[in-house]
Amino acid sequence: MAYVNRTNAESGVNLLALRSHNAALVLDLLRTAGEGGISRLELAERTGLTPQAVSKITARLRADGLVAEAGRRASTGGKPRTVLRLVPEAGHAVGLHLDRDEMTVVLCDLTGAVVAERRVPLDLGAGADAVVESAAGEVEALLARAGVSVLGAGVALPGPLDHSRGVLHRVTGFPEWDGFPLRDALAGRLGVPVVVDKDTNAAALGIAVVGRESGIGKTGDVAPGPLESFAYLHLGTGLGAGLVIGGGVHRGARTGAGEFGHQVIQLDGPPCGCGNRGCIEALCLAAVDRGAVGEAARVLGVGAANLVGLLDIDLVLLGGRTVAAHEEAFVRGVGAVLEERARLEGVDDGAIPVRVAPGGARGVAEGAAQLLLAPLFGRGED
Amino acid sequence: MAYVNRTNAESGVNLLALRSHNAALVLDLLRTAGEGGISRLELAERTGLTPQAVSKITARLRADGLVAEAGRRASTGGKPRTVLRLVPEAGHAVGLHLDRDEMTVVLCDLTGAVVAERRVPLDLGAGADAVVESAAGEVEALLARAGVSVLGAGVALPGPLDHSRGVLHRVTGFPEWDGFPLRDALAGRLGVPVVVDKDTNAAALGIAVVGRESGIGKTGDVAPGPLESFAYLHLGTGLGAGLVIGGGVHRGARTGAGEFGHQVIQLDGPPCGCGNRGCIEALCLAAVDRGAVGEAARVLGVGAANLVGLLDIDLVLLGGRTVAAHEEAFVRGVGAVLEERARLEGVDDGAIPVRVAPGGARGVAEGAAQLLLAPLFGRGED
DNA sequence: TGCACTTTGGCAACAGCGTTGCGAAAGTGG
DNA sequence: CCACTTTCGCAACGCTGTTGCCAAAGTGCA
Repeated sequence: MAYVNRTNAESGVNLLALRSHNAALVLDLLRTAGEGGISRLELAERTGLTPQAVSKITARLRADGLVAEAGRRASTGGKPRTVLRLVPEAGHAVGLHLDRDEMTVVLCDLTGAVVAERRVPLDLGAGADAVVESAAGEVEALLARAGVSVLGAGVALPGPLDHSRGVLHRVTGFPEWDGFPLRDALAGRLGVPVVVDKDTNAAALGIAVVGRESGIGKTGDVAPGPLESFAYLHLGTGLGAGLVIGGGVHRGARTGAGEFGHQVIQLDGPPCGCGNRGCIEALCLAAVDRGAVGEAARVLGVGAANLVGLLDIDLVLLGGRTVAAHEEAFVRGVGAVLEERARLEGVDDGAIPVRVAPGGARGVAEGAAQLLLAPLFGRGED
Repeated sequence: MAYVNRTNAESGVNLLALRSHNAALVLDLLRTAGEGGISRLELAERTGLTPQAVSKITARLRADGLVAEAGRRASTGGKPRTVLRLVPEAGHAVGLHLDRDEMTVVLCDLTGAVVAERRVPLDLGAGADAVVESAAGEVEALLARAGVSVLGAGVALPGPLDHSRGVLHRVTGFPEWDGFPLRDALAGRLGVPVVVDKDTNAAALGIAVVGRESGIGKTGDVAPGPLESFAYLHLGTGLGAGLVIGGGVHRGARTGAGEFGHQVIQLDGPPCGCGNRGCIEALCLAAVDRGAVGEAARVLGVGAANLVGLLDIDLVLLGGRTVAAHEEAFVRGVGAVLEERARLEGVDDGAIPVRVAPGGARGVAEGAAQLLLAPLFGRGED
């Protein structure tokens, strides 16, 4: 269903926008329910709409082929509830992860599940045009084999960029990318809408939407379903963060939020590649280099504790190759710092949990696909 | 106009909610326009609604006494536009600032302007019941003199608390306040709705809504009107922050966001009263104590730069007694750090501006009143 | 087997939202 | 004085979610 465009300050809601919003909300609940499905009455309870309104909305969605009936629940003494389910094949999106040395392309269905995948070596230094051509070729090959058309393609890559305009600022170590209008270049080449974002934001979005993690509600209860707020900290060749606040990725005024690696946590500390001193990234990677993983985890933990204290989020997730190589040490070390901080502040409900991010190596590409899928479920740029 | 309550996950929008939203949006534009007013056609352009819809909405608002016609614009060749204006006297709210040694009570009209004020000494250590009684007495005296009824009272005070439940966690140095249900106690005593928040959040809300500051748009242009995103850093007897993201105060999952003073920026640094080491608050206040204001400003600047990098906000505002005593030194020192950081990161549009927060000593109380006024304009807990 | 009861969910009528078509009102300019 | 422009309200309309009602589809007891 077409989502209503929102220009600058136009936030008046007419009936069309209202319908889109409610339809997206219902679709989101259907998606979250997964294969188990959800009944009309449950949808009514969760949305606050009347059962009759839900019946009308789901009738439209069924007519559009996005939703189907799928069996019935057990009776509770009357007519059993009819279970509704999202039709996964009703839409697809491409997720493209351009890493420094590798390209991952995935094709995801409406539920976000990967239905096709391809991974090939990549040299980001080969130049923008060559990489765009190569990526477009891979995408087209994947689509041809799958035999489907797509809503569009999401692209995730390292380094600061302008999400709203789809223009790269720079890719560290590859100056030839400075200012490259990747979105328009790829959209022109593929002929479908393209959305560009940082790799950390894509990974965070994927986790926020698909949420293989258990959510933690406001009351402190562990609840299933999507996560409301968390930080995804990615430690690989560099250190960055994706922030999810209120169920959506926080990108900030100039879409540059998440500069976590260059948070200064040691005044006049050792110099960092960025020209500053005492950045978390420099301290953390130096500790890893000299084999002091515990110290690296402590440094990362101090940064995480700063972030948690500042934003009051629910959860910290760790990812990236360096974390993957020492999962237990990092989770334990970061967790210890958060527990100590919570103890000092006398927080009643205990420390914020720390876990390894789900998704693994494919998580960024899956999240990139969500850049196009998420808006269908009302999880776009609200 | 009654704003629709939102329970946990019920975010379905029905026609009543739609009407409330659009009415609040129009009211917000009228408030922002101030004494100059705004015409129906301008409202239509700004909201994206049709002129006829705006006419119907404003007709309802006029019937409710919230809006009035106020002259006409110059003609541009046809019938001149009728100017509409918010009626300030159509509603009032109380703002109560409980500081460690002083209580400030203000009565604000719909536009947020202070129409009555009272300031008296206060001893927070006198105990919760005595303070509530004293505060309620001051509020009642103010209301009796002004001869108006109010929408409710907003209360701002230092220290961490639970905004959603209106319960204090603790007030540093006054353990007898631990866990005190201030909202319910005061609401029961006054007989009007009460909302409780941290002093820094209240100050930030006041600035965000009334915005005597010039806003800075996404394009980098300086634009009038409310601010989209900024951090209010308050340096007094302690150090705290109020964060405004997307036009609203960010409180976080447990309404504890803004713990800025205890961000660690010096690993294994000097001990802080909180039990940790290297907190900004400890470093900054120690520097002030030994007369090194420049160093204090640099420390504050490093914290501010961390915050700006993490959240990508538009503006940093400084407030509090310590800042007020050395305004120029702090603005210059913090600004220098931000400029250096922006230069290192190669940000095109230059550094984030740093300014002294408007509002002065009364700012917190005014912001507290906005805890009740802002929801009328759609600036509540969206 | 039959009947009372419970629960689900669609049909139809309805109130209320913003939209569209149109005309009155209120200016400017020749 | 009249043609023209622009604003803005009235009336009809399409569409939203809501309400009242009833058929459908089960359970459970006699």
